[in-house]
Amino acid sequence: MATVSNVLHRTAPVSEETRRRVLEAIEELGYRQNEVARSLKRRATRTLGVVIPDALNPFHATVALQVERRAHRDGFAVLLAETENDPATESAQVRALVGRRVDGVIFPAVTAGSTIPSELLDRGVPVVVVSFEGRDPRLGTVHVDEPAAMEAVVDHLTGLGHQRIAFAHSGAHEESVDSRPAALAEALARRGLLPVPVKDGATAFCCTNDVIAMALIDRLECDGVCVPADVSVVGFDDIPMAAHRRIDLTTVHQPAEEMGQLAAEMLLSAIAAGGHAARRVIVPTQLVVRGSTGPVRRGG
Amino acid sequence: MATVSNVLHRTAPVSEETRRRVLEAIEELGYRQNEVARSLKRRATRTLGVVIPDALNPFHATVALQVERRAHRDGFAVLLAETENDPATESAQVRALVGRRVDGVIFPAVTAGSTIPSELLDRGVPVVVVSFEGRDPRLGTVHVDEPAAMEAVVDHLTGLGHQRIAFAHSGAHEESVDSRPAALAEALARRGLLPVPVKDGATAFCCTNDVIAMALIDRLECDGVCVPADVSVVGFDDIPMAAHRRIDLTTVHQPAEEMGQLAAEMLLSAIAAGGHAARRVIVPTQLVVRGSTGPVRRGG
DNA sequence: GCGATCGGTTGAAACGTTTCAACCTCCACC
DNA sequence: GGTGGAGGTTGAAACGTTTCAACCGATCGC
Repeated sequence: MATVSNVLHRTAPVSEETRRRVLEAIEELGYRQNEVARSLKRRATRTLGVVIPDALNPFHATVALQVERRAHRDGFAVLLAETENDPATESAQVRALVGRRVDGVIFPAVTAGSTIPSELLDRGVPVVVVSFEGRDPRLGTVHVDEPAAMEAVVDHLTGLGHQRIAFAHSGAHEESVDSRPAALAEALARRGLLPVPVKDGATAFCCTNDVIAMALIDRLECDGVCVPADVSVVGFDDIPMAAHRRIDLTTVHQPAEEMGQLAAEMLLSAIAAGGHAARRVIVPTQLVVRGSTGPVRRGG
Repeated sequence: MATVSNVLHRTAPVSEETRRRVLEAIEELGYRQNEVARSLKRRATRTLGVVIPDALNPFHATVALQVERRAHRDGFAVLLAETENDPATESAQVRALVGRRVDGVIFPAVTAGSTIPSELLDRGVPVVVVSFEGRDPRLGTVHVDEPAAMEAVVDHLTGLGHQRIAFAHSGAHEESVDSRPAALAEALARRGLLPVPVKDGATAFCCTNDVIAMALIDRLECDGVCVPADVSVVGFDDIPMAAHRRIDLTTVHQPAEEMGQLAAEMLLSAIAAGGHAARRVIVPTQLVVRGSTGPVRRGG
């Protein structure tokens, strides 16, 4: 019945009497709109895809969470797709999202060298990527100024006397984190320094993210190396655990909540406007100095 | 065209020649099946809902992750719904899932006293809940033996000489965690003990989960109370961080991965069979003794 | 008092699939 | 040589909405 569509969406005036009767019937029958029929007709699913490499990383989880909240407020649902940091899985997941006709997609991170976003963009699906800079101009991006962040990190470390600084990778191939070693190297170069290999007597480690940093601290201390007495460690993200007294990790704060919300907002307004989210937003980071960094050890 | 449906789903024989031509055309046009039309016709969406109170809790995140992986293997997608531990939001989210006609729903936890699952069950949607025991017989459940776990905890603590044991709640109203204080009280009662209020000179704390336990340790140590020298703390879940040397949390291990996979499997097979997932599975826990518990302090 | 407008209601087409029945051709069988 | 399938193809109905156009009666401006 056309009338019930009208009462549900206020798309045309309907008399008070009819409205009441319709609502009554709905209540009585336990009727629930069939969103899939609606989606088919409207050619819009009010669904966002979130393609996440690893939901266990609190930074990614936070972004996903915020996206979900923001989306929910606008009546959008969120389809969660895990890639396990594997390009083949990522590709399969994106294909599945296309098949399900999501209205937009957010990538909190992307496997290295991925061409996935343009595949979506070509199909007219707006895409926002978080925490790295995409190349496609149709891409919306929310990211931080990594060179500036690394500059601050190096500033802090050299101020403590460190000269032998290494970058600690994760094994995963996320494009986002892959730009960090380069940013570090540049910041070092500006002071005439070179990054040292991990196993080569570094006195300080820059890590790809906080999870890696904590794992590193754990491993170092298992080997009897003290942090920060023997070596300093700095993370990236500032996940809640980093502030714990026992961890007390010096790290680069990324405003994960804001980034997630912002990404969702960009995507939703692009969808509403029927175009791409071609905007680049850079959010500020802040170096949070805690107890995992300290002055370089004499003769270290 | 009916034929292309046949070539895509092998639902009827089709000649090699036609098959080739169809696949060629699909490739050429970049055709992607419209899953929403398919869902409408089939009256099945191949979509699972995961209703999660708080994606930042690693236990929940892990369960959700495993469900996603398992579901993906069977061509199912996962709709993520966050409840923020708020019954109203939970209810809204469930309504949204019903509207989207998910084929099944998993609750890694539920707000206290929720009647949501039966609302779904009445509509014929199979539901599996994780980590607590539901009352509705149509509900599938995957949970641990909390009384036994608490028994082990109390055993451990009393073995160390603790008599004044308190339970540390989270503020959240998850039904799952709400059964733990009772389980603790029972285990204590069996030894003629009563739980003591938190602020009343307890020498050991049982926490609702590891996140709370870590926060508690943090707060205690800010106040100059040493763990485990002054008080002992035990968690629940055994999230990865609990094993970190600097945290070193004694806790009850729940096999989160297995629980997530199991829940997904139960749900998927119920969907395939067209019925409810009316099975109850209890998975074993294990007390992992680490450094956050120690002998009670003389005169403590 | 007549056409235009407005509030309200309704039938029907369309969205992109699946599936059923119909059909067509060819072959084997008795 | 008709009968009965099997292999293969196709038209059309259905899934549950939205939306457009049509319609109907009443009010309004002139």
